[in-house]
Amino acid sequence: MPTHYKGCQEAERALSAYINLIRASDSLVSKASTQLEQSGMTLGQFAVLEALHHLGPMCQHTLAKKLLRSGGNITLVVDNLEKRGWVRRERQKDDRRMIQIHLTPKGARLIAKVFPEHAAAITQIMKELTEQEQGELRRIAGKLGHGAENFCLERFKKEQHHDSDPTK
Amino acid sequence: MPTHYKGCQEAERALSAYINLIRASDSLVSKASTQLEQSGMTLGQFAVLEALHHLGPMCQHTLAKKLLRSGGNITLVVDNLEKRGWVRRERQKDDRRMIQIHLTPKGARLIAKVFPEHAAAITQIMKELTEQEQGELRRIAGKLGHGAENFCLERFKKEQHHDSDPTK
DNA sequence: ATCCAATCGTTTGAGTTTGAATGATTCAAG
DNA sequence: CTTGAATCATTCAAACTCAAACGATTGGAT
Repeated sequence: MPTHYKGCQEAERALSAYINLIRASDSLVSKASTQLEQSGMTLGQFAVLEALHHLGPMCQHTLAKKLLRSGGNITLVVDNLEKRGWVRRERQKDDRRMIQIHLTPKGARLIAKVFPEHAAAITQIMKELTEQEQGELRRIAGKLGHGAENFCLERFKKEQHHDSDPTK
Repeated sequence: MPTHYKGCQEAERALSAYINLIRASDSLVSKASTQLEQSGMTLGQFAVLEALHHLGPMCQHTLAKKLLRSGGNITLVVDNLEKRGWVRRERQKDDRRMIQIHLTPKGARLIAKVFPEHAAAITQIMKELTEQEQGELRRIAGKLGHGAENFCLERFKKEQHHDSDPTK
């Protein structure tokens, strides 16, 4: 009965994939953070600005869900973005529990400039993989991140494909 | 000249893969941490114990390189492991700059128990993917993490395949 | 109308991580 | 032997993150 041997192979395959996945992710996050530093911006700050840029104003709770961060974390990141004058808080009138986060004109200009640069950097890094590999990685990692939708990209695609006056 | 359109497709593919990779990694790390909690152990602590378990005693600098963490971080993690009596520091005689980290018997028993449990949990989680997908993920993520070797697994394989007296 | 549970944002405390500064030790060049 | 560069561990401050506790607000049930 070769169950033990099979179990070994199975664990070995799973653990190798697991470890390589995490190391690749760490490596990419590190590179992405470094790249963003020169814009004077944190990865977390970038994520918030990018979500607002591509999806429009939204409340902090929505941001937390979309970015898979805790509520307390979003509060802090938005605090810092507000101090720098890149976003503003606006209490909703119909439900005063919520606070809509809006890009300021300054913040909008910034993310409009930084996003393409960052996207280009990521694209460049991913050139280590072939087109097919990128597609496979997207599919397989998507399966693992399961519920995780493409959040920021839905809009990005549209925006790019008919390139496209930004006035609504 | 369709370069612009091609550029869009290219960026879209790269960014999708990038985002899904990071989300999958976050999701897995989160699950792994939760699973380890019940052993009263941090993911960082587990990583150190596991490295010592499979690779033998080593100095902190080596640990830092293998685990892709800063030296200061390793100092802290080893401090905590030492407080719990799972490892001990031993100054090297030939080069007194280095400090070898050894598992204590207590620590060795612990990791010998926890590692298989953790490996089984990871294996279970990875069952969301087929064998082929796990293999592909391993290969592709390995390409991205580039220099990142399999560190902990080299020994693990041997140990499992001839199951195996641990003496020498 | 009033109470209760749910939702949302904030605050706080603890843990992790990094990078820079520091001190000890080693090694090689003079 | 002495000097100076390099290596290793430790310490410290700063930043990020989460979970839990809290206060404010809302909406539904009685």
